Amino acid sequence: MAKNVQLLKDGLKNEGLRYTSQRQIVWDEICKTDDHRDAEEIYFKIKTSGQKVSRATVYRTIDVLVKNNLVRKLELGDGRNRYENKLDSSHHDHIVCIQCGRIDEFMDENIEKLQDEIAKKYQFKIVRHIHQL
Amino acid sequence: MAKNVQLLKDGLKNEGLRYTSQRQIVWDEICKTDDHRDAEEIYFKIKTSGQKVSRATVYRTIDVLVKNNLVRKLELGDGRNRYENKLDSSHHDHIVCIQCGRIDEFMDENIEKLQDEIAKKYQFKIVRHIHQL
DNA sequence: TTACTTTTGAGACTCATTCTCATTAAAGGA
DNA sequence: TCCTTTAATGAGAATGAGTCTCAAAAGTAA
Repeated sequence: MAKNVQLLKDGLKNEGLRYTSQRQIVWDEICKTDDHRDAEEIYFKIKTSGQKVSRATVYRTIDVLVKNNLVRKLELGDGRNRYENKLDSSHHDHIVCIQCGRIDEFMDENIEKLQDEIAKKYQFKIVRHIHQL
Repeated sequence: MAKNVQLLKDGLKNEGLRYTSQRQIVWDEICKTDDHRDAEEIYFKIKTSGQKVSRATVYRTIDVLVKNNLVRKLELGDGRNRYENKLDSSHHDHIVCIQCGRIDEFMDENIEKLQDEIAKKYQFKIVRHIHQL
């Protein structure tokens, strides 16, 4: 846990941002599980736990964490972004059931390689990608 | 053009839906280009051409077309869905520039193959997928 | 502690999309 | 062709995720 505090402090300092209790609360909440939750779920979890962080601050903080590489944003195309902590920074893709919403993680070397090739061909740099199967 | 009329009529009949002028207008508009446009663009294009189809009907008709496999829905995760006609039904993926929004199409046999393998492994059936690079 | 600047909270706002419900119009049968 | 039934449409209200505003609160450096 102390490690997570330091990670956040360092990340914020790098960007010239301030360390605040609200940011810590949001980051703690995101670290609590390895689920893929949306901002609203995270907000309500914090709210019902009795801690006070406004909705706007939750959204703003998540953005900060995403920009600082502490959190991964999943854009599944259903109008709600999901977030997961990057504590175990292993790279992976997601496979999503469009019926029940279940999200599994997977990782395939070959797909990664092919992706790089395609990106090169089209002169894109990959900064983000989703496989939605 | 007459071919597109028949395609629509058949598709609707299959689902027990009625053939209406509004649905024809929307389908025609989507067939006019191979662009990846959002519902609002399609709605305004129809509107400024002097034809009268309400926004609700444009949205509803696009859904009908997607369900009937005449139109492909692209969920890019930016809060606006894009649509393209499936007249040339060749399968392809999309590579999207997150800076300028440019969308290119590509197709890679190997990625397709890997995808199928992964889906099998996780007992998913692929009905939809996005590569966002 | 002061002085300065960033962050926060509450709620208004945006924007894409969906819903409501009264009105209109297909489609099949008499 | 004219009815009758039932689906489709239009106009605008409603929704829902996310963003913005701005006054008040709280970090930070000196």
